[in-house]
Amino acid sequence: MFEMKGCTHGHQSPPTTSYDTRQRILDAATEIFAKEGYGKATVRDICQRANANVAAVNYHFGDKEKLYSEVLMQTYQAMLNRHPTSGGVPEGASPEERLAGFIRAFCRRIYGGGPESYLSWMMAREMAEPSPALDDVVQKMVRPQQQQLIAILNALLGPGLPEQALRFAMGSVLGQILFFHYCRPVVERLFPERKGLLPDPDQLADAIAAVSIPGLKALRAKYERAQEGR
Amino acid sequence: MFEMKGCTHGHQSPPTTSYDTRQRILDAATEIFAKEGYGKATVRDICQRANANVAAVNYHFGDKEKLYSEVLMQTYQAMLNRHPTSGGVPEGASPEERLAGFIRAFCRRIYGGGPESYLSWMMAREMAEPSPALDDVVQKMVRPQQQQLIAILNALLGPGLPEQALRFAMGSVLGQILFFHYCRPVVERLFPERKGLLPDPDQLADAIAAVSIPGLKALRAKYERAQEGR
Amino acid sequence: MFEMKGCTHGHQSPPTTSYDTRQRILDAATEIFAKEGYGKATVRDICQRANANVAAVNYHFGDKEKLYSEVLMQTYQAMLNRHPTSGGVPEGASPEERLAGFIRAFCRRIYGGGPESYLSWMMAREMAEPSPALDDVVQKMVRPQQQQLIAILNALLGPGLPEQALRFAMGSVLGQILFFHYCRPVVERLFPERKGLLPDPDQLADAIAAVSIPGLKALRAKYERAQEGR
Amino acid sequence: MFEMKGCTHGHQSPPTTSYDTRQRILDAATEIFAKEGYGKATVRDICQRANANVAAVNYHFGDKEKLYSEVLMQTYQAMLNRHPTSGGVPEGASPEERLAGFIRAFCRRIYGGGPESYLSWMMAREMAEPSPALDDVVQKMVRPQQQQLIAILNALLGPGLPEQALRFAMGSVLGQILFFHYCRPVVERLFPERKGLLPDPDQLADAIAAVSIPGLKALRAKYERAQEGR
DNA sequence: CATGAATGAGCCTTCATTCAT
DNA sequence: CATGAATGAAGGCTCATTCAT
Repeated sequence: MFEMKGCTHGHQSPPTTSYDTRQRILDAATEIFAKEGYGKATVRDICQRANANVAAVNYHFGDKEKLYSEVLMQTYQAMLNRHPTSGGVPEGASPEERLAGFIRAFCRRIYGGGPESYLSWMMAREMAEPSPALDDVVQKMVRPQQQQLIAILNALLGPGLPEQALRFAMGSVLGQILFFHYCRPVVERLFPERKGLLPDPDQLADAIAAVSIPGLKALRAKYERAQEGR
Repeated sequence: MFEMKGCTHGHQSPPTTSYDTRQRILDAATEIFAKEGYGKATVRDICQRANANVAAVNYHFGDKEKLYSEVLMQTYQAMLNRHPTSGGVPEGASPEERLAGFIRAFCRRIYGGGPESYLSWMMAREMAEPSPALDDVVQKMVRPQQQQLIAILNALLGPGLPEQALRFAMGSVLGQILFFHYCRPVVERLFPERKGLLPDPDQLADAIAAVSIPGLKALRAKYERAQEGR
Repeated sequence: MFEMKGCTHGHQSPPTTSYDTRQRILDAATEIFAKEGYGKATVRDICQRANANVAAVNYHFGDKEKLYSEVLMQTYQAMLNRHPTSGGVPEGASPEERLAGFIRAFCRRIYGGGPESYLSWMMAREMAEPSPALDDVVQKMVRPQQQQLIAILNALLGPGLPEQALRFAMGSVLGQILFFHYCRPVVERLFPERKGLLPDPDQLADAIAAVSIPGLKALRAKYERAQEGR
Repeated sequence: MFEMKGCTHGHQSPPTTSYDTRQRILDAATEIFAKEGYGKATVRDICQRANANVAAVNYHFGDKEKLYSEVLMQTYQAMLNRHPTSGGVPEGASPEERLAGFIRAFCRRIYGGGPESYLSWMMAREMAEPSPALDDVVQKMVRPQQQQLIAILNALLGPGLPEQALRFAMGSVLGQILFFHYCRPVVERLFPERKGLLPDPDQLADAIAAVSIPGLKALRAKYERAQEGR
């Protein structure tokens, strides 16, 4: 699925030959954790699908929980490798272009299909019931992207914005991107004719950019007026 | 907590004295389902907190799942009673005002604290792992609100918009509203200094309206240009 | 086997009708814990022998360990009820008679056969690997007997003896009593022709008394000489 | 720790370089078996402490049980080498002196601290739960000492004593010696202020000799009176 | 009507041991 | 020769549910 070099993440890290079983378990676990969630997933199912013994999880990862942590971290890492945050837009481009690129990259991760969907589901479950693994994921994986978004928004809106406004702006962009993913169960029930269909990532990204760029500028103007008015 | 008349949902409604026990179980279950999630919540814990027998859940509701359904429906109903969708804006007001009212009402439901937070948590879990109860909730509770939002958006943006654009617009508004709730675990870890703090509902609503009204108009303009260009 | 009234010892104490199963488990557990030891005994075996479900232990006692504690305490209590420490010697009797009575009662407990042997085995295992239950057993069950022995020894040897000498005297009596029980595995292998035979309790008691009464008086004399000599 | 030549007990003795590993395992096993007991000790822990592979126990000793047997035999042998039974008293000395020497040697073994304590703990566990290794230990190690004690007692008490009386006499001496070791868990709980303290070996030995020598003579007198009376 | 008791399926984990390299 | 990987059998425990009273 993706490279494993140097990704032993705790435990005693069996070095070489066990590569097979260990990786098979990791792959099976990714599927099952994504589909069933941490609580409902059983190590028995995982090992069965991986053609491994029940005790193999314990041997290679020490624990169901440690296995889950490794699955989550690796899956996130693999996704980042595939979809750089920039969205292919050069660093010197205008803030508007960079924001559009960020949005497009994010939408493609989530709505582009492919094995990244496993990650999306796992993260959605983390939102409902955070696991100990989330701390690491946020600090190592999410924070860099968030800082990049903040940088873009600063460039777009100017430096004078209060922190709260910046947080709101960040939430505005991310909320629009994530909605159709996190609320899919509701959306599917509201539009049963589109059940199983995901929004087209690029069209969605365009729409979000079209809303956000003028919308956020309007937000900035509102804050400026508020400050003057004081 | 709220009315029970005629809400027995199928199972045989124990008539008189057990009213107490039944309601106590319902209240306890609301708390525990919201806090632990359906899977991790145990009927023992619920019954213990309700000062009821272990078998009481099965006796009164037939099933852990049926109990959950009833909890979810009732909690949702209670929330709707408290927070009408209109947000207090009269029907004859301008589309802009009505949208702002809708957003404000929604934000207050979610970020206003109080017992509605139970519902918010349960719905968040439903997104990660939909239960059979979700079908009913969406059809009976969510759909009317969605239709109201669609009506407002139609009034705001004009009737010519393609369905897809309307869906994106709807998602834009709702995504911005929901982000800080559904992604709270990440947000709390990104801004640990604000841990436990919710965004102020009215300030957030103002910001979202400030972004959405001009932003969505820009989105409409974009679609119009696209249609002309064809 | 013995009364249970008011002996619920923690946990939620199922009150009345479950008397059957609960007691069956207790009896089965006594046998198996005595025969196999706490570690090797399995709740599955216990429940099977008690014709009860595997979960019954958890339901009635909460835990394998709590079950063990209760078994140990009850068995000890039952033994004390059967064999009062005095050995039938009236309180006003001479110290020599009272010591002989104490020794005889103790020997009968241990070497008299009958269901008390379960306790003896369990206590022997506690010596090799004390369980959390031992604290209670010692404080509530053993200490009163020890104090009675100390009182007898004080009466026999006079009050002037240093504490250390008193402890040695106590150990002398008890060690002689317990030897053939605690070292049975070795004794049986040294005298295979007597395998399975226990020493006759009364003969052993007479011998111990015959050694101890003059022996301890000699010990006192030695301590007196030592103190004078200083 | 001590010699190994010719002590391989059946299993194929790995010849040269593995000597280190084998001995390291033996040492580690001694500690862990003494501390945890046979049942709770795990080969993983033993191998880890010995810096050896998990499979090393099976490779070098064939079995967890065979490893234990070897540990027990070697530890016992090492103890005997350090503490000859005579206690330093010449063979020609009086029976009283020889008995006192025997008692003193035994007490020093048990209460003298040092690595012999490992053996003491293992033997105590053997009493509670004899292992197959005990047969050999008794025949090869314990019996010679017992015979020496019997010889001393015969010399002290005269040859006319019935076997039963001799056994009681033997038990009297050994029981007094062993009590504070085998019942340490109870003694520690009865005298918590002395927790962790062992009786001084020489003082204890003096006290036991002071009790036993006159006491056993009194026992002989009693038996003589009984025989005359018949 | 409501309860305490009982059930059995199933979960994660641990352990001694064996296998293939 | 020695090792890391893999095995399968249990073991304790939890849980939703059902059954007699």
